[in-house]
Amino acid sequence: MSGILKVALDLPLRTLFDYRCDQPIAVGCRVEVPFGRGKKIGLVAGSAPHSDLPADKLKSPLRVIDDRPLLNTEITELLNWASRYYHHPIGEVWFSALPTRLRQGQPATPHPEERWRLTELGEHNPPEQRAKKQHAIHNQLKAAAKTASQLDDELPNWRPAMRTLIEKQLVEVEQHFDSWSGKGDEPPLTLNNDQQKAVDSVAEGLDRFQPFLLDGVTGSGKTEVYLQLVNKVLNRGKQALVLVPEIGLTTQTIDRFRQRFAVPIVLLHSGLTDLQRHNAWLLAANGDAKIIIGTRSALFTPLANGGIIIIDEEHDGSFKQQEGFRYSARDLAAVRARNLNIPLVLGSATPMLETLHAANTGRYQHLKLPERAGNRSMPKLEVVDARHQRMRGMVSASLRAEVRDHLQRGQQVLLFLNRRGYAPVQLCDDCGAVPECSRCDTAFTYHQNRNLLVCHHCGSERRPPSHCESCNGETLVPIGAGTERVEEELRQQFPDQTVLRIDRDSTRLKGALDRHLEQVHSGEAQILLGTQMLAKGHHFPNVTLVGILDCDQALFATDFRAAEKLAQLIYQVAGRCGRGEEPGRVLIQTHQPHHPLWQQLLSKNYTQLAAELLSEREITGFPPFQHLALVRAEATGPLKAMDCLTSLTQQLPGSTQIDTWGPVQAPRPKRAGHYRAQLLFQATDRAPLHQQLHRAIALLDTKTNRQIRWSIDVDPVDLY
DNA sequence: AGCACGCCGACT
DNA sequence: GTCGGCGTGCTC
Repeated sequence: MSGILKVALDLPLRTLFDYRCDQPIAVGCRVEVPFGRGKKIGLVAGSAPHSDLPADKLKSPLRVIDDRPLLNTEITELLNWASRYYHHPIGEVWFSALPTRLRQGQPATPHPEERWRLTELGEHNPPEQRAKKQHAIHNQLKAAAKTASQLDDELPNWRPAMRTLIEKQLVEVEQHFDSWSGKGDEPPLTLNNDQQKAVDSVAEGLDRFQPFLLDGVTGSGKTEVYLQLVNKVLNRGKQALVLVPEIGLTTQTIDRFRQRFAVPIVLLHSGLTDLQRHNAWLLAANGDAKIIIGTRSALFTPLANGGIIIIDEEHDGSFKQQEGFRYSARDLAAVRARNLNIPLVLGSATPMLETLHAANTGRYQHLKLPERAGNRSMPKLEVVDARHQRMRGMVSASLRAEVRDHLQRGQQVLLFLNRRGYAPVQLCDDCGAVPECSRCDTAFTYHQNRNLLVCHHCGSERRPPSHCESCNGETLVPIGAGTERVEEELRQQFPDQTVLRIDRDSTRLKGALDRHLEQVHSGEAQILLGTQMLAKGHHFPNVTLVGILDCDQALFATDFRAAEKLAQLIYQVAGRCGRGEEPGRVLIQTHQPHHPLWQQLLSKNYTQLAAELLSEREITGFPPFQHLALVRAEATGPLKAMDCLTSLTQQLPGSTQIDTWGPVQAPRPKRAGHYRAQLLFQATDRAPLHQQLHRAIALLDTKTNRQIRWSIDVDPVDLY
């Protein structure tokens, strides 16, 4: 009486593997199986009475790792759904739900972490000065007990000295658990009417699926709404799953939760060690952790008793995975909340147009928080004309004068650098004109290595002009380049002020962001120069001027989301500044002062602008009115990827329900000889789109495409 | 993906 | 004579 197990393996293959097994093993359990000439960890995904394979090919599992499923049916159903929807290999999808240690077959039990701490003897008897390493360790441990990874960061090769300290009984090893409970000593804040209404609306149906958009301007108290909802969920003995953007997981956010709730809280983000992740995941799964705060991949954490899913800053791009299994945690959260029969709360000051549309059409309930706390008003947006300023760097003379003015009044200034987007465009310094494709009315993209202007809509190419074609001006300036030098420029322009740069590079070290922020709040730094990172979650009351330096490239980006993203960014940055009495100004420096988008931004609020952008999307047939899917291809030869997609389009059947665009060459034929191309499908209904992707995969998944790396992106966020 | 097999070129 | 390049096929 032997059956067949269907096993998911962490491989880029669109199949499950059959193993013979005489004992039934539950779906979601791990097994170790022979594979090829080695062995692998597998996840049981199902069973069957028979296999389609010849009996002599079937092997049996070597061992069963879990006596109870590691992934419950709620999660395995979500994973199966995601694998189908995103057309991604099932094994990779299933394994993406597990932390590293569990992927490797480690037992599913929490494992304490070793920490080194001073003994009583050690506290009073520091090692001799000349034993430098020992002395340094002693200094480290005086503050707090440290884990191996913490010591690795601070003291290379600390182990030998540590051994000596342990022998001298100055240090001891303790077994530490990284599940901390909150303090819970902070009482809830009083809610205003809108907040109370929002809490009541969600709380009224905690036992059923209902999606909400919590649409609140920056500073309107969305976090307090989350906290009070979480409280209600905890009171019912259930868990809360809170997803935050990658860079939004700051100590401030976490502290709010810790101070409010005296329950075990776990974090799940990329900064954890494998062991910390392992423990946090298991505590969420077994129900010990009551609040789970994490980034994108935390969506797949099993919950013993899930009661609510909250997504903060739901418009943030980091909820979409941009490689491999290209899922959207925001969209999958809706699937999961529906399966769990619990509410989903999407919070943002600048909701994604897709989410707003869902709210407009009644699929999501729209909760609004229109008022800022403490009578703060939104800052005023203005445009600074950067033409004819003969800028040597990135800051125009008129913006510089404004900066000087604010600094003299003892206020702080934030200069914002939008380094995102790779749409290099040439524009005329005299009139601001940009060469456009006459057929498509979109800006040409400049391909530096071939010295060609290429239209990413229709693929036409031409030589770049030597003079401006509108005014015959002689100076054509590339925009979006050389932004790294702004810091240096500011130091030269303002030698007496402290310039603080906050971006990925300057905050790489642990705690660096917090230290930087402290410098801002203490007034130690006057000029803040930052990227995206500054647009999230922090408020700087003494900043009264925000300068936005180089957004022009977004005006000409071919990406259909460019206007939406730019608007979100500017409203987010604007929300960083100003106090009650001093509302603050936002100056947008541009070579395109008359561009319609600036006019829209200046004269409207986000809701009004979003409504206009949505009607444009409806006319142009972009999401959420039509759906997109992208086939990307990458190869070593310049034409291989392109040829592969061209032959794909020739082999695919035409359809009246699907529009096919391209293939087009990606704008930056990649460094190191990798060339990329892509093919876009657009359709009103999802069903034919999925069918077409299915056919495309069958055609791509053949040996003729061995040298080509291709991938499918359903609901792409970035088209290029 | 990861690994073995296999068939051609340039080396001690 | 062999070492090793990566094209091709397969993994239950």
